[in-house]
Amino acid sequence: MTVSAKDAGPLAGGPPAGPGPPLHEEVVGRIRGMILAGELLGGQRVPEKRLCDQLAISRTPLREALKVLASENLLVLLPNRGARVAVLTTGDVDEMFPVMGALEGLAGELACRRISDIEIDEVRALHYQMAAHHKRQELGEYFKLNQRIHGKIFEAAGNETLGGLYAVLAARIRMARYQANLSHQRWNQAMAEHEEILEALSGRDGPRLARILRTHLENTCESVKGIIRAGEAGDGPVNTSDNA
Amino acid sequence: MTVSAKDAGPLAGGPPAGPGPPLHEEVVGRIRGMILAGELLGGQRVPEKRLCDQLAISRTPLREALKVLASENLLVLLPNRGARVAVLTTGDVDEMFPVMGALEGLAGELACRRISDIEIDEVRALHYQMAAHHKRQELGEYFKLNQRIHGKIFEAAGNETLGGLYAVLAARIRMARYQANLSHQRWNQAMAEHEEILEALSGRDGPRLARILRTHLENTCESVKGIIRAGEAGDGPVNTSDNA
DNA sequence: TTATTGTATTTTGAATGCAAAAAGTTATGA
DNA sequence: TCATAACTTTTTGCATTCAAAATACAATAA
Repeated sequence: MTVSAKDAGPLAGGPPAGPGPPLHEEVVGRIRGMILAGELLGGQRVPEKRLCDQLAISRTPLREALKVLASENLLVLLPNRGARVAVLTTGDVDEMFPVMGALEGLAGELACRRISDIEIDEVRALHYQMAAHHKRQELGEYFKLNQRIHGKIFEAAGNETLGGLYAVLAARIRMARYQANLSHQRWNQAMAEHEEILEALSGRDGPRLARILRTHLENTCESVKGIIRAGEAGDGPVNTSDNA
Repeated sequence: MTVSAKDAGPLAGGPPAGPGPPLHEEVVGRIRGMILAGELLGGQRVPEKRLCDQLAISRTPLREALKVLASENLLVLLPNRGARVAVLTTGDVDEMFPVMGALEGLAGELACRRISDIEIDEVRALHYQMAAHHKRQELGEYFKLNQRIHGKIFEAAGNETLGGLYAVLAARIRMARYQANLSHQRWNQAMAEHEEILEALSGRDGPRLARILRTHLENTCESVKGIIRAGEAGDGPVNTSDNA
């Protein structure tokens, strides 16, 4: 190695900063971020050397990270021929959404039992921010808030096991974002569904929240599938914005 | 290295046998097996060198495997101080069972929709085998069949995403096996519940199956928790047989 | 031209090497 | 005796090395 990674400080150009968390963990987060940000597109090959150079680390921690990401189904590892970013088919989407429905249903019920008034206010605040972005047609911002709201519900559920599975599945679903785009019609509908989510949560009506979350997901699923189908038929990844 | 791993054939004393699947994958399975078989007990340290020698591999693929197992929550990685087999607390159990309930509920409903007559017969056959082991008080055999029945239900559900999450969570729950032991009373009850599971599946009654599976799990959860509590209060891991 | 074969280059899988951190041990002093 | 300090050994984190596999490329023959 020409320049010691210790000297340079890997993963950034910043100051040395003693290695807090293990490198491979950092790298898992970094690559997952790249995938969810669309910097690495579905189907794309991920040569080790390129990523090593880019992140300024050696192959060892990188490869450890790739194994973990593969176990999360964000990457596919082909023996002797490297890693590829996973591609979602309509079949995958069809599988993932019912599972997400089961997880969200449980999260909704648990959250209604345990959520505090303060937390409800926090969700409400996020909701209105999101509504504002919807009104201004700011899809990216809308989507971020949307994520945070759903995250809050899982947080309020207070079940880390549930939260962990959700995080993995949610990441996988978010990949679809770069294959599918959101229609205006669906967006309006999604926003209306979110109104109901807030109502049910405010009233701590577990069954209702579970039902709405499930419906919300089913609708999202159909929307995503429709657009993936279009993408599959036509040209490559459309890669814009977002889905609700 | 004194003896080339290539010559010896890692992971076995058998013939050369060109490396089919990547080594780290094999190792993940191997170590997971050790944990689920009780060869590695909860809380125990897992020094890399010992496992390397035992499996006749170098540290690189081993460490890749450890990262994956940690992401499945079977191991806990402490920076600079190695890996430990995860320990389940009653709190963990309390979290895991509702999640498993949600997954099994969905699996039950999907299975009732899609299961073939042949598959039902297979489950029935497994069920009667299991009942026989129960009658003969063969706890280990009983448990194996129990696993296969639940596995069949997920298989019949035909949703790989669901199956994947189930596999990870089921493995984690199975770890409790070596901290908790099954009472005769609970065993009889579990067997009765399994009668109902078979009935509901035979009648393709999704809602009923989902309900029974959930009840079955809640009862198992209480049983496991009770015994873990006893173990926590008294001496270390009890390490015997099984739970339903 | 288009296939095909042989060769050089790249990329991957796995082992080894090295420095830092932790754990273990002995020695010293109260 | 017990506690602390100095030192040794072990273990871990990461970089590097080496061989096998795959890929890219070039030359040759049809």
